[in-house]
Amino acid sequence: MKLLVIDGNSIVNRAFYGIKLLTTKKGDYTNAIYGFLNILLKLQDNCAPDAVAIAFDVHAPTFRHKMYDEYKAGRHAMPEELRAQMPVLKNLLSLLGYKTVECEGWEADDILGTLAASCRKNGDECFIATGDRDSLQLAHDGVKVLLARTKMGQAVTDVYDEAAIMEEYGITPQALIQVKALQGDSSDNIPGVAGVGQKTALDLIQRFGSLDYIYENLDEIDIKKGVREKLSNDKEKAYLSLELGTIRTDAPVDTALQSYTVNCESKQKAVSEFVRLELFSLIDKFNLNANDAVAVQEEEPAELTLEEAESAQQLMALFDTEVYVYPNIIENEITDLYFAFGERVIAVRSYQPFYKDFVKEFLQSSVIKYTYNSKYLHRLAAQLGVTCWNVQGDLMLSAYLLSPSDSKYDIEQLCLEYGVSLPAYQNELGSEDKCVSYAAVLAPLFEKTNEKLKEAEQLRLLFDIELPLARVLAKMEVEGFEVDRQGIENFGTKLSARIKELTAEIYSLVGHEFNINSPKQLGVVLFEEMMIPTKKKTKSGYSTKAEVLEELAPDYPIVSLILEYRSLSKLNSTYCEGLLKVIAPDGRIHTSFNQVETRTGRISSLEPNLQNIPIRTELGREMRKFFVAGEGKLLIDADYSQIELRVLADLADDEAMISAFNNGEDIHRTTAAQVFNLPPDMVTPLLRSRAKAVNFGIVYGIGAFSLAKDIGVTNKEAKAYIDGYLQHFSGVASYMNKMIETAKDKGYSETLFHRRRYLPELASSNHMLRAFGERVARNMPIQGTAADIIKIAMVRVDNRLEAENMQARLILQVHDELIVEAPENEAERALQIVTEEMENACNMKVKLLADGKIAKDWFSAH
DNA sequence: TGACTCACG
DNA sequence: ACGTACGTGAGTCAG
Repeated sequence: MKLLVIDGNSIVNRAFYGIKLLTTKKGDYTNAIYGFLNILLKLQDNCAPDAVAIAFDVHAPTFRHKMYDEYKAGRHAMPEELRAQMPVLKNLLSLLGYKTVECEGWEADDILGTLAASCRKNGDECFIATGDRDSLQLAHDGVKVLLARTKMGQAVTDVYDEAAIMEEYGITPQALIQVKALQGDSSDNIPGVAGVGQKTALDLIQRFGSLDYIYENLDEIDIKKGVREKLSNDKEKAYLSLELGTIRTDAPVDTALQSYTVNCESKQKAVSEFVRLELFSLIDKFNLNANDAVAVQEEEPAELTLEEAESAQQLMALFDTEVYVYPNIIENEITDLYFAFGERVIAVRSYQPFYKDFVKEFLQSSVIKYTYNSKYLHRLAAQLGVTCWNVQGDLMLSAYLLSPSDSKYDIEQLCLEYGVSLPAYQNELGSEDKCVSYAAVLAPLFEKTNEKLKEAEQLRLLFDIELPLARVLAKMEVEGFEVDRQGIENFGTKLSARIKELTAEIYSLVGHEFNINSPKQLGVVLFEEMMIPTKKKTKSGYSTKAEVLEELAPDYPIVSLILEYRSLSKLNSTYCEGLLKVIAPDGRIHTSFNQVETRTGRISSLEPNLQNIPIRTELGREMRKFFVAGEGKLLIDADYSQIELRVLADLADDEAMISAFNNGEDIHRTTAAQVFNLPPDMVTPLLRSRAKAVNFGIVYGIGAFSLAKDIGVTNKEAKAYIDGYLQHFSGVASYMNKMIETAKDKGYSETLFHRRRYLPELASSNHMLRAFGERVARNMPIQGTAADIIKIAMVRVDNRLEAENMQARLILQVHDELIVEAPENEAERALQIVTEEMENACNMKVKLLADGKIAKDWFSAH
């Protein structure tokens, strides 16, 4: 048999750019559809196949938005005019009886490769039609590549078999992969060897055949010194490129040729579609009869009501290229989806029998989704084992970026804020339903927020950071973190036993029972009954916090007991009991990440909070032994070294600090040397730790009083430290002043990526409030930029793991730390990916450093 | 529900 | 004269 395999994306691109924009009277674009179908007919004429398979990518247009395209001049993204035609074309192909092949996580390339390989195995003949030269590597006995290209403005098709490639390149088709591995390809993100271009790469492979041969004999072979050096420097990249550039032949697609025979069973519908698209000439060319159209034209699905909808397919027929969808979320799960089609809103509910089928199809479809709280759509997809594509708007994220200090972002509030009137809506069943109204106002709200985001230069923040991050967070939540339940239970039992002992001792010292957990009762016991001198008071009584008690501990044994009791009961109730309560049936803990909580741009973790698991005390740290990798897996833990100080050095453009970091100096030691005016090797541990506190203080918007309290020196000394610091790091000093001025001027401070925080406090007449505003103005750009950077790293790590088809998954972020869980055999690679993406997430004057470790549990990996 | 305390970066 | 470092979430008590 003879199979024609078409690289759908590549051919449709040629069609789109080769033909001027055609539209129907209604304004729908049709040029790519028209061009594609003409090319398809021509290909069939040329090679007379028995079967035709049309392969498409399913990843390219994800997370792109038309606003985003505008801002990036749409270089890589698919233009909106083409994107809109894709679903229409695919639908038409299926009406015409063609089978399209898409495979999540696999490129169209890989599908071509898989089908070609299968033909070779079975002795079938295969033609591959594409516009992409990379596919030439597939040419083989019985496999010919039909390469479409444009020559002097004319579309021509060159036929490549093995001999033709030999003639043109002087090497076999398979060796082309080796050339590309050396040469690289920036448009495919294949690094190659730096400094080696096509000429050198081709020459090397013509002479030596393969990377393996070249690297095994690197010292002996006859090449220029410079080339040898370049090859030696980038060996790893070359092999990675080889892997990335090799078209795979094991995509999980149907390889039975019978599946791809063309038979048009819905001629009427096909004709109607051609009529609708005003592509009349194609009706004849596909041997269809124009009269067939009449019968089905009446069948307009647009009036379908919910009661009539009985299947996923029927519902899917309602969708055009984009839709506004409001998910109703109850108890952390989507219960209903409300779709707004212009004036109409349709609710699809989780109890409807076809819900799952429909949701699966909808999420995976090319329909562009504008939504609210997209994380839940992604979670739903992850739970169903599919990917939710084409989410191009999340009103909650937009609203957060525009005003991160708000406590919530519900639709009613947004309507008030942006002057959109919320209609009283009735749903399909005639009852009142708030969500119907919410879905209906998504479109006007997006219009307002998009405009504002553009003004604030926050489009990149939205489309490159927050929107893709929502999907990453969803996957992390669904993935969860495995814990050792038995271990936690045992630890809790030990703690309880000791707590019981302590309780008894405390009661006997006091002489009666009382509630040690009550600060009020404890205050009375300590400071009235036992006459311990009080150091500090709170609004409602005596302060009993650890800081106060620690001062008293050396003189009063009972205070030490209280401190121990406190720390143990915190561990027991918050961590042992708290965590045991939230272990899911799969033995893992699934936290929720809140992406719209913090004023600085950090994410927070709740139910449970996995971002505050103990580490600072030896005993508390034990908790981390119970956070483990699953069976056969390992944890990869990587954390940024001093990210906030490095960000500060960069933002402040402080030469001394930048060079300290770039020379690999111990920053706290260097700071100490500067502040105390000593040579670095004279810095004692005490002085270093004081300098460390100064560094922290600087980031937080320091005051001498607090620094003095923190490190136990006099107010005067603390002030001298700060002055010394600012004198030596003069860039930081002037930056801090400038930050406050700019913030006062503009009313907000912002990060490197234009994340804003509005600071009305700066205009306050209250001294305290104003001082607070000034500290925040200094801190937010630092903390916020660091938050932006790790978010970028997360998105990229996730992308890399997907692109390399790995099983490794991000499972946790703790502000400057990422944790990945990976099968044992992937751990080293995952570590490399994580540290690489963390360090390269942002190009600054100061290098970013990430330290990573691999272990079975969190205690050992950190 | 707010205040207090304490776990993390 | 004022009060005293940035950002979070959770458990507990007591009104």
